[in-house]
Amino acid sequence: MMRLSRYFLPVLKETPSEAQIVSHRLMLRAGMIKQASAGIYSWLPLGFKVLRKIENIVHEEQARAGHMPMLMPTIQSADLWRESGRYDAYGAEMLRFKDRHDRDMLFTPTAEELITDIFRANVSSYKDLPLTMYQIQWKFRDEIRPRFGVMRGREFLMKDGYNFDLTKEDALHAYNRHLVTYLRTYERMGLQAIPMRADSGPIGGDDTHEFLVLAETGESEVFYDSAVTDLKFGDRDIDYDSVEDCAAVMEEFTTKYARTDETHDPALFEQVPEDRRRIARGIEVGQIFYFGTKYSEPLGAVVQGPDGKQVPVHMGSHGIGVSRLLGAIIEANHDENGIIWPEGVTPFHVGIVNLRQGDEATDGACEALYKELTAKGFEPLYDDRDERAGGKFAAMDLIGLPWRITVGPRGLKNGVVELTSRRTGESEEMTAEAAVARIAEIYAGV
RNA sequence: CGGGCUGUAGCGCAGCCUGGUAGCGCACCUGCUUCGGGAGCAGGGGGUCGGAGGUUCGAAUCCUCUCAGCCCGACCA
Repeated sequence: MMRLSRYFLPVLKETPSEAQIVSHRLMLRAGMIKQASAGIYSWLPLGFKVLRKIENIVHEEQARAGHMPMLMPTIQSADLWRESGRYDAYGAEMLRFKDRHDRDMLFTPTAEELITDIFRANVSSYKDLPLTMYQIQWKFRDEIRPRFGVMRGREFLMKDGYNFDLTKEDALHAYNRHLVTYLRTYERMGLQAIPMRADSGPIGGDDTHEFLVLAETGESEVFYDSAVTDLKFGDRDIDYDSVEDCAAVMEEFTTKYARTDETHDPALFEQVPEDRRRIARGIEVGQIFYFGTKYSEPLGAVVQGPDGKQVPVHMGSHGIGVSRLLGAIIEANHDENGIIWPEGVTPFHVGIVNLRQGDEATDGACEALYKELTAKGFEPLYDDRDERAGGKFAAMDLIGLPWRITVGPRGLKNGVVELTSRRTGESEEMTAEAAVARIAEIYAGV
């Protein structure tokens, strides 16, 4: 039973001075993270819970498309990186060190080399293609100046996936398929992430889209046709193996103008009707790449085709900034009192506030409510602390559970509790049974 | 890496200029009262003043070095 009196939730009334932007402040105040050193954070229970929720959504959507989860090490030998030529190309952002045998090692910023090495050692026939594997693993990029909490840390949790295909056409289908999985993934987290044509940076390649969440605190300047914000993926049933289906989604979501400052083309932007032109800022929460044979050629990742010839495979990679998503979600979902979690990622489905701790009636009603909710598969957080009402409400608002059931002696006399929406602040009195039913109804579609 | 700034209790800060052995608010502990939006009173615990060296009878305070963190810029998921 998750009682707040037993939960490790070090909420702060005052904002630590190091935090500048709202998501960072709220994550610190809500006891979700604690900085260990610049750009490196410990994840306390509440923050870790949300991190896991986000990971789960990513896993579920990848599974839906038939992509296989795996795990590669955080520490790699420099050898493979020398083979691809990126050991020198990557620069100071890559954390390098030596082991006791004086071998050059590094903390991986991404894993194209390693996955390609796995591939080349084990796959030699076109019959084993297509193949898409991914991992959710910690990465390290030694940013010159980390800031904004988990939005731009040095250590960050990232989903990175890699597809191997026989032809460019197949690889482009994989690219489109990933776009579909990403659209679904972000929507389930309560985010609108707009795919925008972007720059490929050190990963390289020809085709790449970044997914951006609009927010004033975003690091990228973005230019788009406001019509893209009307696009919703929703609940469509997609056949991920269908080239046409995936291509149609790609077409629908990437035809209208939407670019980051790196690829912005003022002349093209001019062609967007003036009243729909938008210039804003965005947080990058993911990126997909098609880079052909950029890694397969130097690393010798080849397969034998039906014609007996050896050909390098066509590849792409795809990333989701899992830990940074916490920041992005909060940037897009908060008010002056704290976080407002979307139902899809909330650490607890509902908070139970006991207004008269120690009172037989309220204690009993809260316990019963807790049992009922748990039996129906929900995770409630029961604030059973011996605190005054104000303190309990403030804590609930801060940590942002989307729904709160308030149990007080006054209401119980009339046989009711109060169900409150964190987002709208609207409250409704109803019986405990009705409140449980409402919660079930709310989460049925999540 | 250039420029600016800050390190004093878990958090937010004062004290430093003008050296005399550390203080406030929140949080925490005890008791009483209170109890539907961060209560009141009384009592209490907690600090190598980032670190090292120096000046001095005496250093949180002055000097030197050093470490860490924050902000702006260039860079970046």
